[in-house]
Amino acid sequence: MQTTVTLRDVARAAKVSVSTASRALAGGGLTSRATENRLQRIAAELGYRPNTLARGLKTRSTRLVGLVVHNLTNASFRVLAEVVQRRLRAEGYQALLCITADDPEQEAATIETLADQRVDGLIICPTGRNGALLAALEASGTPVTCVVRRDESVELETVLAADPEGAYAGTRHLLDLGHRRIGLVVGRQETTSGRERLSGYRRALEEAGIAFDPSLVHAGRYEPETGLSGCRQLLDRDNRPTALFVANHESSLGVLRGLAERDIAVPDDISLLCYEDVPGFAWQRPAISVVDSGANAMAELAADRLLQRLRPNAAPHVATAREYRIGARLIQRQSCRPVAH
Amino acid sequence: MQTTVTLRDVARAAKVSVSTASRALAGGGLTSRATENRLQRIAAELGYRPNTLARGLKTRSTRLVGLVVHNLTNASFRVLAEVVQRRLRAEGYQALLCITADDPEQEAATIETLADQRVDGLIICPTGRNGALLAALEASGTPVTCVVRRDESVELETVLAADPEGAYAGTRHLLDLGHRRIGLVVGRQETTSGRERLSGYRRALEEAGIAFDPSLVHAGRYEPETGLSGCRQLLDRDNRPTALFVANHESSLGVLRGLAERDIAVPDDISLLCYEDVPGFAWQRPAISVVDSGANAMAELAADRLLQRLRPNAAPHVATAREYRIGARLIQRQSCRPVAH
DNA sequence: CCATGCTCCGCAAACGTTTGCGGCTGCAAG
DNA sequence: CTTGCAGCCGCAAACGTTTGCGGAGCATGG
Repeated sequence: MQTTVTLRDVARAAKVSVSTASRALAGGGLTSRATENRLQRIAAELGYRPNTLARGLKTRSTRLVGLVVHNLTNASFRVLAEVVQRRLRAEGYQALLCITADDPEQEAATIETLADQRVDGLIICPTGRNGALLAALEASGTPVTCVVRRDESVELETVLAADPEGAYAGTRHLLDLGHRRIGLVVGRQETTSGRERLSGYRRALEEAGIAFDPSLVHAGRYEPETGLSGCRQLLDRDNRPTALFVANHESSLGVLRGLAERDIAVPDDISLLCYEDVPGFAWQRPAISVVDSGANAMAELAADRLLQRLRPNAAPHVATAREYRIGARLIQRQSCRPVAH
Repeated sequence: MQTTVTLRDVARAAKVSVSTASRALAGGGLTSRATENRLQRIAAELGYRPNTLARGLKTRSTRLVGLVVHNLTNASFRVLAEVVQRRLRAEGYQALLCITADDPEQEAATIETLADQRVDGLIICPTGRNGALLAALEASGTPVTCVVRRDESVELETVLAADPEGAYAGTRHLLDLGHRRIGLVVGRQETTSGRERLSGYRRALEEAGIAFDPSLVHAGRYEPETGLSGCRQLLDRDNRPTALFVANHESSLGVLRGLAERDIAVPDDISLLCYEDVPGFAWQRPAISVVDSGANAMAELAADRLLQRLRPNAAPHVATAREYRIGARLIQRQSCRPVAH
């Protein structure tokens, strides 16, 4: 354990007081140009590194922001973590990554810990069960922005995907190709995204004058197994769908396998449209058409919004507690084809 | 900005000194059972939360450890991040996630920042160009353990995959199936893993008495493009290989596509063996055989080792600067088949 | 020559904890 | 009744910064 060099040491070496040392290194022009340079040099020579803790204690600002997500496997969360981390760093902040596994208990513990850590801000994909904690944080002066999911129980700045529109655009695309029986495998209806994607699907059907057939939709957890079972169920109908819309990314692996095990070729025998633009879809043969929910843009915006509120001109946060939606985008590749009749 | 309640406040409310308040809440039996309970209660009532900064400043221990990886896309890094984060939290530590994009400059900046943050420890997948910084950190009393990659320029605790053995086991498997021309697409030879996997491949060939043919190996960056170009190159030989060993996970997408675009069926027309056990391989049709480099185990061990050194009974770290290897494992699925002759 | 103002710097207090040291109380032993 | 000994607790210093306030030096204008 070496003796770490402190501000005192450089002040002593330069024969000035600690305060001038501090001011010189801060460089706000509060000292003469000469001493400023001199201290910079001496500090460098001595290998001085400021103690973030002491600084934070005094200034009431660690430059830390909490980033809490459910996992890192889901593509949305992964890019969220990557871009938020990058954007924050560019502005001199550090990300404190926490993983909740979508478990409210862990989420609660995490939020408390982050609060103890005196993070300057929080970007969170909430479970929805800890609204009170988040509200308390925000009320205590720590901006929090929710992303990907909303916490319905409380008013917070939130950036979401435009799921209703995305799902609408996707099924609309299939309808335009002439499909009339479109199987949907989607997320659990307890989640906002699950509900919203289903509703987009229904709206498109309705608009096309097609009756909604509940037996054509399979809702389940965000897992490949869901896709497999959904795929089997949909293919075993007497009137098999001519297109599949997998509006739940994790399930795609499962339906792909389901199709393969029955030797049903895409797009010859059936059209396939997925959700989320992960690299695998583009590289696959045939390349899979997708509706891209804009994970990247969501992450960028979330970081933007939080950083905005972190800037000195502290805007009244209550007024900014609005909801942003990121537009979805249809990416056509080779997995959808006009229906043959 | 609410008035956050401090230890002073609870002390005042309880009519004791700040020191007893501190001791009571610490709960080491340094105060009477009665006051201990009383203070716990009062603290809870007031909603007291300790200030981690002040505590850290005094005790010289934030309970933070830095976790720096190249990205979150690569499966090894992803599971690394997930399990390290989990393990740390279980022991009361928080992970500070940093992403370097494999760029030495960013890595250097990151390490400095983490040092300023006074992290208690560091788990890093090094680029290899900042050994001095890492050594300095370790010398200053902050344990650092390297993982996935080694920094050759300095002696640090390191946990790695058993790449030579993994690659050996993989090509050995293909040899056992009767393959004699085995194409290899592998990582850049500037990286340890790239070199080690190639050497494992060569050793297996040598052992089987087969001459090493450089034109059968394609080394490139960790990207799908590498796989695609490698695949094309290998298939365009007059004497096309009967098996492909893709010892570089990212490239797999590319070779899969390369095979598909030439209508070469796996395993009927060619055998395929990949590296790293990502879910996609298991769900694919045919399911892809892989050699699993044990990312999970690596992450667990790295966390273990660091936590071990973080415990009070500070072992002399120099003595523990050893290298651990995680065994690789061959997982046979349906993508390899005996060669027909 | 004095008043005024500006630039640069030092003093000391604060931020919220932890912890060594010593003092008080009360009880048992001598 | 004195002494010794625990058991609890308070005092104050420390951790390494930042920052308001005031003082010294100097030049400028009248």
